[in-house]
Amino acid sequence: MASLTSVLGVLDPTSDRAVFRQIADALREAIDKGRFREGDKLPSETELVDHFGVSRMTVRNALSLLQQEGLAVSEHGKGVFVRPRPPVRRLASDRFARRHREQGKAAFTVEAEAAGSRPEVDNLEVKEERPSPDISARLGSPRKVLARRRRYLLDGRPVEFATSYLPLDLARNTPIAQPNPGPGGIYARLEEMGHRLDHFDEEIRARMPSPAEVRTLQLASGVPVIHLVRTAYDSEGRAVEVCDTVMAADAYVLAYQLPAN
Amino acid sequence: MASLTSVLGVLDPTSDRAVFRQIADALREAIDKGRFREGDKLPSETELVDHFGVSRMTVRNALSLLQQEGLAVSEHGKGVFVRPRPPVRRLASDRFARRHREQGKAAFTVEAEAAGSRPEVDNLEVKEERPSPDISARLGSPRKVLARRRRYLLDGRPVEFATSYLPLDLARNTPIAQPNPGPGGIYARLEEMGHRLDHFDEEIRARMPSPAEVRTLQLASGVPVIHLVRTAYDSEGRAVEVCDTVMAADAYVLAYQLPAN
DNA sequence: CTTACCCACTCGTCTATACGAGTATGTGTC
DNA sequence: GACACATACTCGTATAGACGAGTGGGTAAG
Repeated sequence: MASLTSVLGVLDPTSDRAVFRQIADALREAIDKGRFREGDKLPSETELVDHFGVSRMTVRNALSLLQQEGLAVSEHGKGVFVRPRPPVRRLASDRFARRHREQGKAAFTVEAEAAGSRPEVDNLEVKEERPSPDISARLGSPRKVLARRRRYLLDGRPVEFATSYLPLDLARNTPIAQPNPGPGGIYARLEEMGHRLDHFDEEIRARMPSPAEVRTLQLASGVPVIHLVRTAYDSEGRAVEVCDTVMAADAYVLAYQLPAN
Repeated sequence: MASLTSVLGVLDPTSDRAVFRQIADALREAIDKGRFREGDKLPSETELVDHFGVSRMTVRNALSLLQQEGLAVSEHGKGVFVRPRPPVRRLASDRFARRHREQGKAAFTVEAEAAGSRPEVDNLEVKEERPSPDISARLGSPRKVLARRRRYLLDGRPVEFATSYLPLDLARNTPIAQPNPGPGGIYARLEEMGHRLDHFDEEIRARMPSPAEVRTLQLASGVPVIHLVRTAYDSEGRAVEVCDTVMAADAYVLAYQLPAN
């Protein structure tokens, strides 16, 4: 193995840049240049302490920076590693096209298997609730809603969890209120019930996860979430469903097509 | 002012949860409950040290957690504050409709003024470059491209910076190569030049910013960026422009409309 | 050969201390 | 009143040390 000096260089004592930032810079540059690759173990804290001649807290400060940037992850007892970039799931803009719905299988499953991953859905929960003000407003202020929660995993890794809300008067005592709503999902059922779907509105935000979201999605530090709220409208202009989705940002790329006129 | 105990509670020494996490939990809960509001100053490190009876590093560790979550920002010499949530700019899915282009003013300016903000564009740079492999592939592998860079600010705050790439054979010696391409922007010029725009593809990712992006967008810690890559196609199916945009995630919500069929 | 244990190495948590640098406020001088 | 300055507060950076807890490998016992 090459000496640490050749990989990381040395500190510049004349610089007014904080020492821990210089160390972070050195590591970041080494990663960028491919001297450490995805999944590689970075030098241990002790090695960095010895190499740079600083205290351990200073080294930890530097490593913490890299983790906040999403460049590294630490594993207790093992080391600090260059964060591997997992395969991303691409959500195409035609993903709710009727033709996909009509073939009957759950979109998530079909697509995951096509990509060679093992899909899984868990944490299923279906219950009646009083809607939050935001959800209520989007659905036209129903008194109660049916909430369907679930979490999606690829190869055992949680990537997204979502809650669908439907006005209760529309969903009660229908297959939609069942844990498994049947082939094509709730959109297929809605259409069968006479609510021909017209279009979807989607709102996208990105932010850092709450502690609960970190747990549910098993997020490494330095990984944001994409928060997507989709509203489905039927051909009469009624909002028939709101789907609130939180996705691990490192697992997704969203694709949309916009008309030019 | 109420005693700190009534606002933050006390530590549970029997808990196996790390002390700094308990402190972070207490502060987070107080913020959630509105005991501290946006822009409010949190208790100083010294006050927290005295209140919880721990060392300063432990308190700083807790505050650092809140900053990583995007809940708080520290200001040197002043204190740590609940992060104010700035007004968000909403990007509607019809933002590239021809009718908007035809009225002649820059979309960013019109929209910002309508929202009561002071818009600004700076860091203008127009130059010819060799495209990166990614950009090159999207544009059909031109040897060189025209790159137009600019940064957008609202009320003096940077919110986004973007680079447009156009095949050089298409843009050279046209108004598009001028710093100010004229009313309606480069899309209006492209249409005048016979490239009737057909549609746009957008790809969206979210991630933590690089150090350079933190500087350019003056991002607080705990604020991710939204990375949007838009490709514009003319009616002959040719990719005529790629726009690479990095946005401060706390300043944006993106809206899209999807057809149901 | 397998199992159990020990040990070395990793990162996690916490203490105590020191000095520096940015900010705000008061105070005294002019 | 205006200004310079001292001061006390804030967070930023860094040191040195201690113990805990998770991991993995080697060694000794069975």
